[in-house]
Amino acid sequence: MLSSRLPRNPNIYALIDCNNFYASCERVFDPSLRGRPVVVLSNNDGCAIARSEEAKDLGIKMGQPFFEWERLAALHDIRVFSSNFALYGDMSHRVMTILRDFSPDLEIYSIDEAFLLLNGMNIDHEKYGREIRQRVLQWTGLPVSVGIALTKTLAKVANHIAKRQKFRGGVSCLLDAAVCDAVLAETPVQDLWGIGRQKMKLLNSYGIINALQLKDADDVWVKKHLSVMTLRTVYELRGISCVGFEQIPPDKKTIAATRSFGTEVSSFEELNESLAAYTARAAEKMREQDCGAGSMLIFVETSPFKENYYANSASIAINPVSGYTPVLMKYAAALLRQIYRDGKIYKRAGVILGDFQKADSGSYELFADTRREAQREKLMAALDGLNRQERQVVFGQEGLAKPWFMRQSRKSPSFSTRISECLKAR
DNA sequence: TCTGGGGTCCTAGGACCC
DNA sequence: TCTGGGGTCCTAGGACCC
Repeated sequence: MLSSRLPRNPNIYALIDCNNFYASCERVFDPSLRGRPVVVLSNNDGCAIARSEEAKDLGIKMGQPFFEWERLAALHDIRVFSSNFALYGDMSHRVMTILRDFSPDLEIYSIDEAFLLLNGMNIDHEKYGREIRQRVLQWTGLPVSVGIALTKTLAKVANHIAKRQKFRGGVSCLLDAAVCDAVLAETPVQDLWGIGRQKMKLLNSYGIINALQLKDADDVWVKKHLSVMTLRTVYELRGISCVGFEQIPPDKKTIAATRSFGTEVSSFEELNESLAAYTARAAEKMREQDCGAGSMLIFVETSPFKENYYANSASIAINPVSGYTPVLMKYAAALLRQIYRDGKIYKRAGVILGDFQKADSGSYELFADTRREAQREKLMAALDGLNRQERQVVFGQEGLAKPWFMRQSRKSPSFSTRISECLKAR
C-alpha cells in the first residue's frame, strides 16, 4: 500500500535529534534535575544556549542574556549551568555509537544530530524509529526525536513535528505523500531548513507562507528571487533528494578559535597572551586534519553593546605553510601590532586559520630545512598527544594567570571524562 | 556590572586582462 | 571629450546553520 506511492528505489532518511541536548546531558548525571527547569549558558556564562521544556515554559528564550532572566531563575529555582563541552562531546559520541547499529550509513550532522539512511530495509519505518528512540534513551538517558522521510529537508520537518506534537511519542514518518503534504501545509516556511528570517520575509511578501506553497512554487521564480540553494530546498520538499549524504566529514576550510573575555582587557600584553592561546587551540585542531596553515586572520573587538565600538582585523599569507604553533604565534603577535589601539577596553578576540595544505602534499615547507621540520612535527605530535584528553602543556606565550579567561562559575563536573570527577556510588 | 562560538555557501562588486 | 565588452579572480559581507 505504502510502497506503491514511493519511487522505485527511494532514499529514506531518518533524522535523529537529541532533545534540548546540553540540558538533557546535565540531567543524566543529576537525577534531581528531572522535572525541573534547567538552562545551560554559553561560554563566559553569557546567554542561554539550551533549555529544558520547563525552562522554555517559563519564557526563557534561546540566546537570551543571563542577566535578563537572573531574577526569574532565582524565583523559580531554575538550575543554571556553565557549558561543559567535554561532557556533551562524550555523550554525543555515545549516542552516535548506538545509532551506527541501526544502519551502516550514518552522517553525524552536528553534536546532537545525525542522519541515518534506511534504504532497502524491509521494515516498518515508524516502528524502527521508536526502537531507535527507545534504545538511545535506555542506554544513555538522553531523549531523542526521530523524523523519517524521503529527503533530508523533509526528515527535518518530520523531526520538528515529532518534537512538537507530543501524541506522536517522539517519532514521525512522512513517507506517505498525502500525509506529507498535510504536514507541509501546516509548516510555516521559516521552520524549514535553509529558510531564515530574510528569506521568510521575501517569501511572505509574495504570499508564500507555508511549506506546501513553497513546494509548489515556480522553479524559475525561486531561482531568480532567492537562490540556487532555495531551489534545492524546493526540490527536496518535492521528495527529490538534492543534499548529499556525507559519512566522512570533509576537511574544514577554515578553523577558528575565538573567545569573549571574562574581564576587561586593555593591555597589548594580555591581548597578545589570549591570542597566543587561541592560536595554540586553532593549530591543534588544524593538525588533527593533518594540515598546515597558508593564511591567518586575527581580530579584536570592544563590546558592541557599549559606546565607541572598535573592531578590526588583519590577515597575512603564511609562507612557507606552517603547522608549528610557535611560528603561528609570531604571526599572530605581528598582526596584533597592526590593529592594537591603546586605551580601548577589548571584549573579544580570535584567530582564524585557512588556506590549508596537507602535511604530505610536497609543497608544504618546500624550501625549509627538512630536518628541522621533521623535529618540529615530532614536537607538535608529542604535544598534541599530551593535550588530547585535557590541556596539560601550554606555551609560555599564553601566560599563566590568564585574567582574561572566560567566566564559568556554574560548571558541572566532567562526570564522564575526568576520573577524579566521576560519580561515586555510596 | 552582565549579551557565545564555529562553520559553510552565495553574491555583488572591484581589479585586471584581452 | 567622446568611446566596448566579456571573462576571470578575489574579497567582503550577508545569510544561514547548529
